[in-house]
Amino acid sequence: MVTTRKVPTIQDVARQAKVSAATVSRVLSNPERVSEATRERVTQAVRETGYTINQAARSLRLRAARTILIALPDIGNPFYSNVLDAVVDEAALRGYGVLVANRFAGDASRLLNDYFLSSRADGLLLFDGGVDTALLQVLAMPDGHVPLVVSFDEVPKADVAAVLMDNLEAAERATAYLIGLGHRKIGHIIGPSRNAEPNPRLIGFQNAMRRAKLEVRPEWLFPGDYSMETGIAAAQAMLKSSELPTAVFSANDEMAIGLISTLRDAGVECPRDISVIGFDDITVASQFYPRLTTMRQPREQIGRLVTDSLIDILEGAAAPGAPRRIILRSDLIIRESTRALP
Amino acid sequence: MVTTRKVPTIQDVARQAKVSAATVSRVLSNPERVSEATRERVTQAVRETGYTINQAARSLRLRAARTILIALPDIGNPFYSNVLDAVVDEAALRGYGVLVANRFAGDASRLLNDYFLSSRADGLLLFDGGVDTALLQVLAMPDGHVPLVVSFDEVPKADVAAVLMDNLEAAERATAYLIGLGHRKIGHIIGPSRNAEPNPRLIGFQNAMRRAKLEVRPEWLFPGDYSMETGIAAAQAMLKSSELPTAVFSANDEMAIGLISTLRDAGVECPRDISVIGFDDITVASQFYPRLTTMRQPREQIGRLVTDSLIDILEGAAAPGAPRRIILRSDLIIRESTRALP
DNA sequence: GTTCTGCATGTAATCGATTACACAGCCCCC
DNA sequence: GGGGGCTGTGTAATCGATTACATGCAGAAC
Repeated sequence: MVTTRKVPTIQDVARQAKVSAATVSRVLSNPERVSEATRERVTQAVRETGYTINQAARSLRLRAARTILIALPDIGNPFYSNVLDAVVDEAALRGYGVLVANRFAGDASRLLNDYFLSSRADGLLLFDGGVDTALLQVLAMPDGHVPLVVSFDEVPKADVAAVLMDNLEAAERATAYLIGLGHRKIGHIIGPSRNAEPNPRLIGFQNAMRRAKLEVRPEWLFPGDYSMETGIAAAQAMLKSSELPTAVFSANDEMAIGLISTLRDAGVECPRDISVIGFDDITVASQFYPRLTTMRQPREQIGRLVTDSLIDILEGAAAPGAPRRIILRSDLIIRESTRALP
Repeated sequence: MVTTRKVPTIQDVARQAKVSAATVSRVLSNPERVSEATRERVTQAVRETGYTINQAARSLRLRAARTILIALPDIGNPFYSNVLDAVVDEAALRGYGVLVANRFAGDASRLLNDYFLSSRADGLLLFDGGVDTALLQVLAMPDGHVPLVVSFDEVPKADVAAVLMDNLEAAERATAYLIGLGHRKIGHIIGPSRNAEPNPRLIGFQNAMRRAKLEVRPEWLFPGDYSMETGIAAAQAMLKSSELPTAVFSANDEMAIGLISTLRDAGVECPRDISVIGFDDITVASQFYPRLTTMRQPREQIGRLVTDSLIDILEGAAAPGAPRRIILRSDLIIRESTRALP
């Protein structure tokens, strides 16, 4: 085996600077409580020894790991991977590491055991995907208590800090945009319904249709799970229906892409024969053919906000009282996949 | 503040089972060294108290965090996010957590300080992106010694375990495929050149051209960094050149997508006017218009292999001797973005 | 009956950093 | 010149799990 050179400890630094370990610790965390001269000797000794703090020892003593856990339904999804990007970046700025859990599918008790009771992580960022409100309650409860910030499609009932999107209202605006273009026959690819909760993008779609006194035809409502595959499946089902809609609102961009490419194989061209609006504005949306009209979600902003909220809570900097809820606005990005009905 | 109920420690379990903490520890890690009866009392006590091991204490004592660090150039890139997905999954199966570092841009010494000298992570998965061979040497050296598995475009000179792709040979095959379709005027969008190292996909392209006695025209060689933006830039540069190539080999799919969509705006249709082959086979490649011909990289397999290799090294299960190198094969996936020259 | 062997369990040291408390030295004031 | 206050530093306990070593006890061997 390789002989690993011993990593220097705080004792080694103390010996080098001819002070006690306590003083070294103070220089590192409360420099103002140490005299100028000593402070300089210690700083010098730290440099000479190449000392780095041992996080395991620090965590044990302080009961804080300076690490957060992010639980995502699917890292492979470009929406989430962009959020993760921002989270990792923001956490690093504030001196925190990020552990990743993927496809945890509602097994909140395992997260609790593996990461929190075992004190590997101090707080949790929880994204959509299989955690129903009951489990959320467990996490937020005093005895399984985990500092927590969520970002969900639905507005969670449990009393937790959250960064949310204006999903319902954005879905209304997306649908209203199609209606404004003259479309009357409009379908919808539904996003996953995690909980018993109503799906806000579906509700928004229905609201806009109702307000315009348009019929929501059940055969033009397609189930989806945010994957391209379900967009493809929606296209196949659509082609079998008695009549095609002239426009479709897809609950995310990936399903819209699957839909458009599959319809094209059957000779149905977007936007010539059918207008499609997506949701998210993932990176490829602007380069797809046709360039996708979509509701943009500020992914990076979401990532930074959830991270800052969580770390504020961890460091006691969050305002006391009711947990903070932030609601962000989605923007309509008009490109080429939608057009006015002739 | 919320009154957090005290998390039970090994002492609490010991008290409950009327044994010493040492015995509880033995039941948990070496059950065969404890008598049947005691073992059962302890197991029962663990269940009753809801005990979970404190990883910070365990890490401190054992000098092992059961955590690995993955350093990626860009999580937002779908190629890497799919690899990350597999890594997180495989690591979880073997009881390891995964910390993420992103866009570390060659700052290997910061990784070393923040994660290894401070014993937050036991091993490192290092992917392409700015770590040049010199820094790699530092990490692999006995005194900065970090258990390490890399996955790079280039074959690293330093003596480290690696999971590599047949980039050079795959680039040759991609180019040869275009040549086989009758193309003579072929351009290339070059991937990022991290190091002083030669870029294997570029070399493969040049080799194939040379073998077919075709000229590599410098004005058809475009610099890129794997982002869609540089694909767009390549298209703009290409449109300014004196003559268009009839085919392009792009070092990845995202740049190919940027290229195709930008050329289309100028009336240059793929594959009618120009054939394009990509690299990676990211998820959207099969749904793009035109569906992308590409060299598929087994992203999930890469993720699982690097993770298993690293954990084998950490647990001393890796065969001694020279570090293991695995080379995986890319497959040509023929779709619609390439066609025979009329 | 004494000594030996081996198994099961307990005792106590250890990993490295933090911090309450103690104390030494200094200045100031009456 | 003695008490009070203040500053700077050291001592030692602590966080929770692991493990070398010690010990106690049962059964075997003589």
